Amino acid sequence: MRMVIATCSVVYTGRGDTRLPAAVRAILIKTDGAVSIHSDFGNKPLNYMGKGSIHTESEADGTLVWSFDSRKESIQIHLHAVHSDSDHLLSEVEPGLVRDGTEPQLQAWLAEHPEQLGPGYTLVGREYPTGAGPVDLLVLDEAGTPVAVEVKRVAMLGAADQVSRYMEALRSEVEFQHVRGMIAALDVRPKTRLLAEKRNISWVELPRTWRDERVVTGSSEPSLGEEE
Amino acid sequence: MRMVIATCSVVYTGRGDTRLPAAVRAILIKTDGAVSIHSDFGNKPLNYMGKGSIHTESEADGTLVWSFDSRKESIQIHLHAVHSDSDHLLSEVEPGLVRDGTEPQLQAWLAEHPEQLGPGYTLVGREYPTGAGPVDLLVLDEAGTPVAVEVKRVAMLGAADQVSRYMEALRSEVEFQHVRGMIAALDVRPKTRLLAEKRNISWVELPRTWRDERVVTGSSEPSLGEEE
DNA sequence: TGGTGCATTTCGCCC
DNA sequence: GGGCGAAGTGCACCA
Repeated sequence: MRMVIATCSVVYTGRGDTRLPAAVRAILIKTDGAVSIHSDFGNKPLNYMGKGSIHTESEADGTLVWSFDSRKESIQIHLHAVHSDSDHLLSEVEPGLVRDGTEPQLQAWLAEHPEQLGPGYTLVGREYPTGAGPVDLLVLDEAGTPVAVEVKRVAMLGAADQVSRYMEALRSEVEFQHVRGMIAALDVRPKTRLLAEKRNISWVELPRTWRDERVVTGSSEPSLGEEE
Repeated sequence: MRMVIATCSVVYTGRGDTRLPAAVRAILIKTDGAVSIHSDFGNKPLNYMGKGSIHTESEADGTLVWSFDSRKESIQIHLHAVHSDSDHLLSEVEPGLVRDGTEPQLQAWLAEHPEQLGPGYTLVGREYPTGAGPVDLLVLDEAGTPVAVEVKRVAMLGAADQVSRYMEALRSEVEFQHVRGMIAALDVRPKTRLLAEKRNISWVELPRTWRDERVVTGSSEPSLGEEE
């Protein structure tokens, strides 16, 4: 990875257009062609370019200009003054981040414990296909009525919309004429609760301790399969 | 901004939980307390922490450990070996990125040119309040029927959902009993078109040249006010 | 390669 | 400070 500290101004054209007035910033150039320009504030780079960009060098008005171009985008960095330029050897193989507590894991846990959604609930399927894309979980309530469940860590308005969309698609099939909708999340936001209730979508907040419970319940059912 | 090149492993706890096996990476520490850990690939840091974190140093099993803690999150970086450690003075005042072609600008342009939505269309309001949040534009069609318009650069399924939500809220008011819905975007994705049509939401694709036309139209109407 | 949805999304705006 | 929505979102996954 190469890092250049420079007084620079930037012009970007692509999905949108941006320009960045001159200031001293850090430019990171990675081996895969990813480029990012950082100020001394915040996590997000001011300008950036995805991996696979092609680096060319030119000059305009006596100023060094670096261009990074990809299929549909292009960025030009005007280097008014270079204060530092260094190369650093990072690992060529990145082990990668291991996440825990993700939505897919929450979904898997619920698939094994559908009773968390309501007493007597049973699983029909995960990522169950509908005409509007796969719904996270399809379950049956205690009365045997199908319920389309959207799983989220934090449920906001869009979650209710997704449920509505899946219900809308499923209702055109005979066996799902009376499908209900449900949001299952660790955190269901207030406005989302209101919207859900107005649309007759039920919601449950799951215990924050679900990952601990996953272990506890797992130990009481010794023959469970491997988890994601 | 401080940059440390180090063989490090990381543990993060907060909104989720992650761990990162040991490898050589670049650690950026900014003056506002933002921290990010980069591999040599891609733009997104593997681990990160927002501004305002508090940095403390300790030791575990003879290894240097840096902790960065904020209100609800915490990250620990185990520095197995430090290969480089440098400080760089970046601009204390960042001029900031200037964007062009954003959604608010597109919205402003449409507000001045409602005929782009259809012949005879007139503007009622921008960010017009509904019980489900403000709708981008409220206009009247040539027959005087109100139309709730969601403006997007790229319209995907969520855009249709937003329109549905606003219509749902507006219809409970007498004067908007028969409000229609509309998506106005530079790019309306195929599945979004289908969903919109199924829900009786109309859609228009706006000319990619709208920013040029903004200039052209402006020159033919010399007394227009300042734009955003 | 394009479509769709998650993300420790980040960030900004408004309440 | 919390809620909500845009983003040049990035990114993985899947058709």
